[in-house]
Parts: sequence; C-alpha cells; structure tokens
Amino acid sequence: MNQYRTHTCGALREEHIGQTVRLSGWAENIRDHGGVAFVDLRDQYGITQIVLHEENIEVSRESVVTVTGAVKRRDADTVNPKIVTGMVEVHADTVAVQSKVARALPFEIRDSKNVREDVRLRHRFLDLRNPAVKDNIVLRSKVTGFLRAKMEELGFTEIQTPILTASSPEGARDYLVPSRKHRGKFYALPQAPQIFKQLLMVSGFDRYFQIAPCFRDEDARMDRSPGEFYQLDFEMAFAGQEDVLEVAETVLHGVFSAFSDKRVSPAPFRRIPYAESMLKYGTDKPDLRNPLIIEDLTEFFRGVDFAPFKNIPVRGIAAPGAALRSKSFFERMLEFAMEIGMKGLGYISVLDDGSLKGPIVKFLSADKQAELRNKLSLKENGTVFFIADSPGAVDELAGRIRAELGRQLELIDKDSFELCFIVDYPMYHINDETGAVEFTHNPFSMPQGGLQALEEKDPLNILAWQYDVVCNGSELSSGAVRNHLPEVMKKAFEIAGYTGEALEKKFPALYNAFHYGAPPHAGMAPGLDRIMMLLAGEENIREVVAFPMNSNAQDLLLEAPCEVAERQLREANIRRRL
RNA sequence: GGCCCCGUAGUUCAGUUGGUUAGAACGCUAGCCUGUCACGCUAGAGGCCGACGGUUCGAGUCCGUUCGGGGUCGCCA
Repeated sequence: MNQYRTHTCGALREEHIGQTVRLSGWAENIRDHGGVAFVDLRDQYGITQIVLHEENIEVSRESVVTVTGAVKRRDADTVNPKIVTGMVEVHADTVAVQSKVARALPFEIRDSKNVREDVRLRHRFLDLRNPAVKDNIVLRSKVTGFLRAKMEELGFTEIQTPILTASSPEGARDYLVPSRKHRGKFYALPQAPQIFKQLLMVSGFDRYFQIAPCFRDEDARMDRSPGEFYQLDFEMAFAGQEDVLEVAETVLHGVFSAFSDKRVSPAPFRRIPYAESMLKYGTDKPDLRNPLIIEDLTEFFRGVDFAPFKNIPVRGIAAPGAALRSKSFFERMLEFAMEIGMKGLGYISVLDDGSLKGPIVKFLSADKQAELRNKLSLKENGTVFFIADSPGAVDELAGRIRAELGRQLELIDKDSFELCFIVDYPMYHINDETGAVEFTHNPFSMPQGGLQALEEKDPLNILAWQYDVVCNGSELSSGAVRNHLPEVMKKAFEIAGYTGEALEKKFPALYNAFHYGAPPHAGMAPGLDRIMMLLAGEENIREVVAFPMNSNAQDLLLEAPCEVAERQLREANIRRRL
C-alpha cells in the first residue's frame, strides 16, 4: 500500500462507504465550526470533504496533508451535488501535515484567472493549482497523446530533429546560441524543422511526423507566443496536395470531435481557392461560422451615376433581417467603418412591402433596383451594405465589415468548429514598397504547372501548391507540395530575384540533397497551441501553455533572459559591449 | 520600434471639483461557533496611492519624465 494514499481525491463514491482510506492533497478550504471542521482536500483528480474533530491538529489552507479515516455516507441534507465525491466524506482519525504554507499566498487559488498576469506568472506553480488553469494543461497532454496515436495509426514515423541547428537565411529572426568551440560562430534554434523533414524524405522515410518545438524571435500576439511554440509537423513522400489534405482532415476532425462537444465540419473540408476567399470573405482566414458572403458589385455600379462608387471596386454584403435593427445598430456599423478607415458605409434596406430604402436608392433606376435584389437574393427586411475602396484595400475592408456584421447581428454559431482549406495561393506577389516580385508564402513550394509555368506565365498569375488550414477564422497551419527539383527551384528563385548561387548558398544542404534522387513530397504543420486555444475556448495563448513567457518574452518565474557570469561569456567567446 | 489603455492593502477594485486620519470585498491574525461546502459572528493587523520631478497654501487626483504590465500595428519565408 502506498504510504501517502489509497485513493485520489476524486475517487471515492458510495461503494467505498465503510472502508478505511488514506488521502493526500492540498487543503483548499477549511470551514471550522468549533467542535467540527470541514476540509476540502484537493489533488489533480478532484476534491473530497474531510471531517475533523477537536482532537485533530491544525491545518492551514493550501498546506499538504495526509488524512486517514473512514469513508461515511453524508446525510441527505448535506450531500454536495457540485462535486463527484459529494455523496461521501472521510472522517479523519489521523492528519499528518506533509508540508506547511509558511508564506502568505499571493492570491486566491480558485480565483487566480482574474489576477494580474505578471503576478500569476511569477507564481505559476500556484496558479496551476487552480483546476480551471490545470485542466487546460491536462487537456493538452490528452490532445498530444491523441495526435501521436493518430499519426502512428496513419503510418507516420516520429523523428526528432535537432534543436541546435543552423541559422536560416529567410523568415523570422532566429534565436542564436554562441558556440564555445568555434569562436565567433553561432547555432540557431529552429524556426521549424522544415529542412530536416525534407531531408528525411530524400533519405526515404515515407511518412514523418513530430510534435515539434519551433523558435522565433518575434513579438507576441494574443494568439502567438513570443519565442517558442509547438507544431504537429508532418511530411509525406510520393504525395500531392490531396494526400496531405486528407491526412489533415482525418487528424483535425478527429481531434476536434474527440475533445469537444461542438459540431465539427465533416470531411471533406471545403477547399476554397485563395482568390475566391479574398473576394467572398475578404480574408484568407475566413470564419465560416459567419454565413454572410461578400459580392462583387463593381460591374453593377459601373453604369450608376454615384460619385463615391465611380471607377473603384465595390463590394456588397447582404445581411438578412438587418433592416429591423434599431438606428443605433446602423450608427455603430458606421462608426466601425470610420474606425477602420472607410469614408462611409452606404446601405440599402428592403422594407416590408418590398420597396428599397436608403441614401443610395435614388441613384438606382427601377431596373437596377430589381437587378440588385436579384443579384444579392435580398429578401424583405434585409439590408445590403456597400464597401467601395481602392483595389488594394477593398477586400480587407469588406472582410472586416463582414466580421463586424456577424458579431453585431449575432450570426456566429459559437457551438461549431468550421474547418476549411485555402488552396491555390499565388506563388508570387509584388512588394508594395519596393515593387519587387517576392514569394508570397514559402520559397519551397512547387509552382502549379512546374517549370513550364515558371518559364511561360506572368509570375503574378502562377499559383503554388500551397495551402492553409483555417478553423473559425484562425489559421491553424500552412503547408505545401514541396519543390524537389533543383532546376525548378533555380528558376523559381530567379524570378524572385535570386541567382542560382544565392539559392545554393542559402539552402546548401537541401539543394545538394535534391541532386541525389528526391521523391515528390508534401506536408503541413498545424499549430498545436492554436488547436489547444480553440479546444479550451481560450482567447489567450498563455492559458494553454504550462509555463508561458509574458508578452515581452520574459520568463518571470525563472527570470529568463538573465545576466550570466563573466566566465560563461568568455567561454562563449562573447565580450560585453563597453 | 510606433500608437492606445492600465499601475491605490496580499488579491480584485472604489476614491466626487485638488481639501480632515485613503475606503470596500475577499484573504490574513485572534476569539466564538458540532453539519458546513464562497459557512457564520466579533475584533484586529495590513498602504511611500509604481518611481522621480513640477504646478499649488494643499496632489492618490492636474502636468512632465521614467519604470512596469496589457493590447494593437510593424514583424511572424
């Protein structure tokens, strides 16, 4: 028998009545009634009420105690239906204090989520005692276990790749680690195992995966850790886009349905071409819970004599029932439009009798009015909002109006996970500032049409075998069919302004390896932290990480980054700046 | 790095137009209480109002600087 416990604090039920048991845990709360006292004993698994009598020694809140005693049925009027052990209680014969609380608690454990974040992080070990905080971390363990099992079931091999590796020339800022043995040289922590997993494909590993730590020295966001985060990184040989998407469907549908009661998009998820997504949703991260669709009305307004819509792209969003909304709703929408930089927000409502109403109606002939209703399937009490702006801005603005309408009109179904793939990303785009042609997403992607497309098509019209997974408006992952052919790589980089030597210099290992027989391959890397946030219903990424850094990339608990000893600097061949 | 918001008791927060000794709740300490489960009751301790400087007879309150925290944009192949 274990010296500390026979059961956990979440285990006892009516069937244990009469047994003598031993429990250990933290004294979450103590209710002292003079002759009798009640202690809520807590561990990871639950809470059991302990009954103490006067001869028992003193216990203070949050100290660790071991209690031995008989399990008894609670009187009917003292049953606690809020906890699973609420039918019973343990009448303590002996109480041993294992570890006292010797310092004032910085906050109430059960209320820790409402405490200032830096105080929580400095005492994260106490914050994590709160079941509401701890449960997310337990869930994370179950999710990673599920993902691992699923990937293995699908024939993937888990392979660890280096943490100390080479700095990568593209992408985010690297975290650098000085070399002791090689003066003036540095390792870098990997931004992703990208190169390694592609090399594994060349080595003949057929299906690779890893729950991979990734490091990027970029500033934090609410949904983005500073420093480090995890991806379910995977790559498949002899596979194309559809093969990868099918794996993603299986795994993501599996994980969302296994750990949530919400509705999950059934496979196959919708494949939405990038261009269509930009037009219909105004973003490449559409929240498909929002039923509103953006329509292109540029052609419609070409012949209409309304100055603000002249010679610029116009979009329309038909919102059913919006015409019944109060004046303040329209004012809020206008205010929002002004905030995001629009000059106004035109709209036309359909009244009960089918007639149109709104400041712009008078510019439309009867025919045009009918055409508009028809084009947008406008019903009675619906309102169409117009967004007109420069070609570079109109889609994003329309997307933000669509999202705001979804919120204001409460069209978002909070009980579903809507997953989709965005496909057919353009291979290149023009950098607005420099006018140069750049890779849109990822230089490793295979262009659709291969070498021929690169040689013959306008670079801006070339699509890539590049795809994103989106869930409820947040990007879970991007991935691609990789470019495994040196001559195609060379051409692709040339178009983006690099010489062949530059490519060789930037990615020597990969470029070289591809000269020795590389299989066609494709992959993806869904972000584990994002998946966790969606499953746990958390807005802040720190709530799904056991020991998160603050938004300023500091570990307040262990105090990293920190000064190091002079000797350490010397060994690392680093001199303090004078 | 730019911009926005917030710093008052251990915690969460009030604090009027600048005006006596800066408050509440929870927590903590002591006492009372044999059926509570956010137990209850009584009493008490606990504050350089983030820091520095200024305006003023007088600053938690107004102004400036700075430090800390959060958000957002840049950035994130």
